[in-house]
Amino acid sequence: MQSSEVPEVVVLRLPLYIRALLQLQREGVEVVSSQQIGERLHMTPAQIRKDLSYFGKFGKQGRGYCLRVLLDELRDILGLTEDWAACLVGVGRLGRAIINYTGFAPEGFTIVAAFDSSEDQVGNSVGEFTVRPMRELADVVNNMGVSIGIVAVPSEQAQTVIDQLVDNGIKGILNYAPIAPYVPEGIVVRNIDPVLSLQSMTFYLKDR
Amino acid sequence: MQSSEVPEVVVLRLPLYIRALLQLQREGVEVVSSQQIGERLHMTPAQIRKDLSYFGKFGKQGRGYCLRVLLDELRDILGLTEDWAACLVGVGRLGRAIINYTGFAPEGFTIVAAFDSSEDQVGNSVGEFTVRPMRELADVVNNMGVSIGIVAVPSEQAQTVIDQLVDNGIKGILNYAPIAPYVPEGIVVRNIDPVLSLQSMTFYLKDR
DNA sequence: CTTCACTTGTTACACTATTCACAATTGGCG
DNA sequence: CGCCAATTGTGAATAGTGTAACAAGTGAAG
Repeated sequence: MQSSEVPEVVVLRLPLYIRALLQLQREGVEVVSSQQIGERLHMTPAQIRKDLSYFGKFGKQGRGYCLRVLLDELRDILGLTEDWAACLVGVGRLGRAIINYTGFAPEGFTIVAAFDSSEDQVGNSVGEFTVRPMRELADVVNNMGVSIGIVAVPSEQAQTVIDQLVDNGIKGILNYAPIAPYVPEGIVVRNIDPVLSLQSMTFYLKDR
Repeated sequence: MQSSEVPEVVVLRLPLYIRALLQLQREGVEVVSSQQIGERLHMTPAQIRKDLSYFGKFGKQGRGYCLRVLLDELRDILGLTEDWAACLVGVGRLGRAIINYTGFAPEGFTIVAAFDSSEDQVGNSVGEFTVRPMRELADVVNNMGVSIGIVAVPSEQAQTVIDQLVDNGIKGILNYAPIAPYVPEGIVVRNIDPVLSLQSMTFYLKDR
């Protein structure tokens, strides 16, 4: 179960499997086949079985997987049995929308503090938070067990903010700024960039 | 220059190249090498040259690429010389945040109408828009040249909304709902799903 | 005019990812 | 109990992606 041996594409798909299983669970399904999961996600059953095989044997031949067991296993593999604390940097329009987003908490991701690098914002109230100055980052990381930083600052400041987060012990970054961030080995970055998505989409839309 | 022969991964990277070029342009660079672009994006120069070679020869040996020319070529390849009209479906919290997001317009993506499937929302004002009922979709698609639909409805309604969009002639979908949408051949989907990103991130954060 | 440092476009290769195909089981049914 | 349809886990085959390496060409300097 060594991270380094599991291809990243596989890890990226595991949350999808969890989603599909939750959906099936709500429908009352208790035993599920790779075929059924594949239908939900528009993937081949073979890929699902292959992916799961990196982590162990969870199914029964001729029968499929016990939904509950597989769900628990996947959650455990991904570390989703524990709760994760995140801090937000940047309380502009985007940052505020992220704070008010209700999709994180039910999945075990909680924003516990909001920062901004502009002194103008520091001290202001945003949602239930009082905006803190960047210099309090170390405090928050150490005392509130924060391991994820959510970056919602303008692109010019994004790399600097990311450097600060990393220097203060943040291990994972969810970056909403439209840049290609540099991070040292061992730090995980995920970029959320709808413009990039649209720009690659139009390639397929033009000329018709 | 046939779409079908260019790998999708390559298309997905082209917008990154545009980003890097714009950045370099702002710094006054006029001639650029694959090396330089690679440094900005943390990619190998070979990959960039290989990607570009799917579309033609844009550089000069010994010298590099004329930034202006390469930028124009890339924009042309991706269809970013024209403006794109999009409609939003779902004016809840997330939908409102998307309407107020200022990052789309400068890149040539304009939201021209807002819909909601709930009658409660229809007629309300959101930003500069009056929320329309879904039955007006066809009108808007045909009369306003809309080819992109942005989906920001609860996950239970997302597939239905996507089906409606497709039935009414929408060719590309930017989906913010946490589902794996089904679309017929020829329709392009891009999913924006921060929770999925976080859930795959924690695999690398746990156990340390 | 020659040399040299540089950089492209491309071919060959190495690596990664997906799909196929099948032996091994499973559990239900007659 | 024995058969059958279903389904897993996996090794082998195929397909796809990324990297390395180099011939060919460029322009600047002397």
